[in-house]
Amino acid sequence: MPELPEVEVVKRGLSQILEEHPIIDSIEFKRRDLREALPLKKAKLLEGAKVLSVERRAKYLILNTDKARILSHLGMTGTWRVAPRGEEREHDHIYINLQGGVRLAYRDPRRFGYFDIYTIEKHPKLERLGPEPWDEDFTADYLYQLMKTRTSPIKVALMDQAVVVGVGNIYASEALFRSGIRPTRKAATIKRAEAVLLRREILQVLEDAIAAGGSTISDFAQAGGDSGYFQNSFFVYGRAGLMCLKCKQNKIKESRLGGRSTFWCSKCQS
DNA sequence: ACACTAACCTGCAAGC
DNA sequence: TGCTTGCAGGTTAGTG
Repeated sequence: MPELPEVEVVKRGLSQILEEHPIIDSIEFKRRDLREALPLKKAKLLEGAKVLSVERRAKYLILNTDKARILSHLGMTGTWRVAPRGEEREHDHIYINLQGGVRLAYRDPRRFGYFDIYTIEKHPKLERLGPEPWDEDFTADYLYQLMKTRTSPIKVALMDQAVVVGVGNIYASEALFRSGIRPTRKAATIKRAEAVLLRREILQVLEDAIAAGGSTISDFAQAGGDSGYFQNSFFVYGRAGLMCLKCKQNKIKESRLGGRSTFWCSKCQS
């Protein structure tokens, strides 16, 4: 579910709630671990803490409080929702009980998500991330030079969070379609002009998706419970065998790259 | 150093 | 109908 746009949408939802209810009463863990152990002992640090801001870095959410920070990653099926105190659903693993009778509930059926509480400036998980798509460092030339060093398919390279953060399996296919670049191309064959186009289309597709509230395939929901609707704007993702919406002459192809389903139009992308 | 695969988990859909 | 298989938005340890 959650690539950069979905995480950004959740961030904005949480931010709004936490402005109204900034004080954490308590944190409850319903189990000991997701993919990794949950910080059971550190929860006490946050009792009575005031949430100062909510940030997104790559696909991670960061809640800054006056006592410690929270780092949250949604994995494949993670969601944060605003719920009344006392409401429990299957696969709820974490509750952040806020003063004022509401709680933030973290639900994650597959438990690929991550949650930690920390007091150092920068969490180790954030160390090896590339630039945000809108960073001034993420230039076409940076992308071009970096791609020249890669032997993997361009789509696999785009999904490498050390190259640029936030692009996952859906938006990699969509950005390459919009750029007219075949996902199977070796990254090193990308021309400078293509890098210019690709950088622009990455930003554009992410912006479009954020504006649409993200993409809801099955699990994703915004913090307030609404679905995103960018899935209605996919050109290629999940459209294998269907007619290309651009050229209207060719069926969308599907193959596997780096173990992930990949979609493209062999007429519109070369 | 880089590139690729398997593994982590649950749920659902397709195929037999 | 019921069982088996494969696949799903991500990340990372292990292997070559």
